[in-house]
Amino acid sequence: MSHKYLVLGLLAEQPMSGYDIRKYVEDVLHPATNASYGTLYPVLHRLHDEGAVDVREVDQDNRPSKKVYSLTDKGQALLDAWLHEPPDDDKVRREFLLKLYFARNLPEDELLTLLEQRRDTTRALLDSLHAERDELDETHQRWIVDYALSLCQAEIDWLQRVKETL
Amino acid sequence: MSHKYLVLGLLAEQPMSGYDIRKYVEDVLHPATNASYGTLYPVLHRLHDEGAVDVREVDQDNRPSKKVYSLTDKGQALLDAWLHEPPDDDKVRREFLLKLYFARNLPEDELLTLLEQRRDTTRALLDSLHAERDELDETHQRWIVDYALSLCQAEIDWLQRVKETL
DNA sequence: GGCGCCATGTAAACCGTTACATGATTCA
DNA sequence: TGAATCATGTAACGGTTTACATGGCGCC
Repeated sequence: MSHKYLVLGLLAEQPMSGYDIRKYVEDVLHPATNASYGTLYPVLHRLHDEGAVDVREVDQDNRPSKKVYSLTDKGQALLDAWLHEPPDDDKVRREFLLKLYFARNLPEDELLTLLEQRRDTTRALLDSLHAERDELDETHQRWIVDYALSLCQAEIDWLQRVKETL
Repeated sequence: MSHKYLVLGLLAEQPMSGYDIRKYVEDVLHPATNASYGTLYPVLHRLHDEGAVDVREVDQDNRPSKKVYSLTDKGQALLDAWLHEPPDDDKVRREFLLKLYFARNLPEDELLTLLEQRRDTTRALLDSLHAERDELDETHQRWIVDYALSLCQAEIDWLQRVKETL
């Protein structure tokens, strides 16, 4: 249950449904992590069994009813304990980097294409992050976007330098 | 078998044992991916069943004998096909970023400690990457280290900016 | 003597995505 | 009419780490 603290952390902010959590992760937390419904719903169920969250079923007009989860004291204590532990190392899987490394003996024009395609997709991501940033009003949400923005820019600069070594 | 192409790509360079592969990933490819023995050995076995690699048992003096794997034509073809496909998106899990986000309401001195600890570990990583880089003589190996170096530097700069918003 | 490296492997447990199943509403 | 969004969930499959099991050699 490795998305346990992701869920607990979000519920500490405000009560949410599984669907809401998924959207929030997609919209705001994507530079930090990713989590699909298939993970999120079971995590919520197990957290409920543990007594870390409460559920309340809420009917809505013209919409399916939703289950709104909120933190219990136990859940808050669990979150606080986690917050005071040193963070785990980042885990990454960068297929592009691996492919570039193994592609080194391909003809130069193919390598160039690989680099340019990466630059284009990274620029597109950079643009969408800029757009995202403009919509944010809270400092700590900016921290996250700014992190992603910095890494994107660093990668674009690096791609240019790699291209120059060809 | 998602480490299939990692193994195939390394064996295209030179024949290697499972142990060698693990070390190479740890030493050189760590910015791109990670793979433990528990994944690598089964992948080699399945690749052998598929006919993508050959094995040769090599006795050594004062050492356990090793199984040296090499690419077959089929394995090379598999690798070439993969190389011409567009790369998958990077997958990341950044616990620190998540923790920072959820820690935003902690007392300022605790937040500062979190940021400073991160800066210290990132600087340590930066230093070891610099040392690593000095030992490398091949351009494409430098690409990988330089990538990691750029991202580390970008993160350190970002950490400084975050600190200034407190 | 103990630690760490070389070297191979398995098993259990856990994690995680994808696809599937359902169904109402809104908007083009 | 068809697609997207809201909303919950399960099942199958596959991936991954961790711990365990084994054992010799070299170094401090």
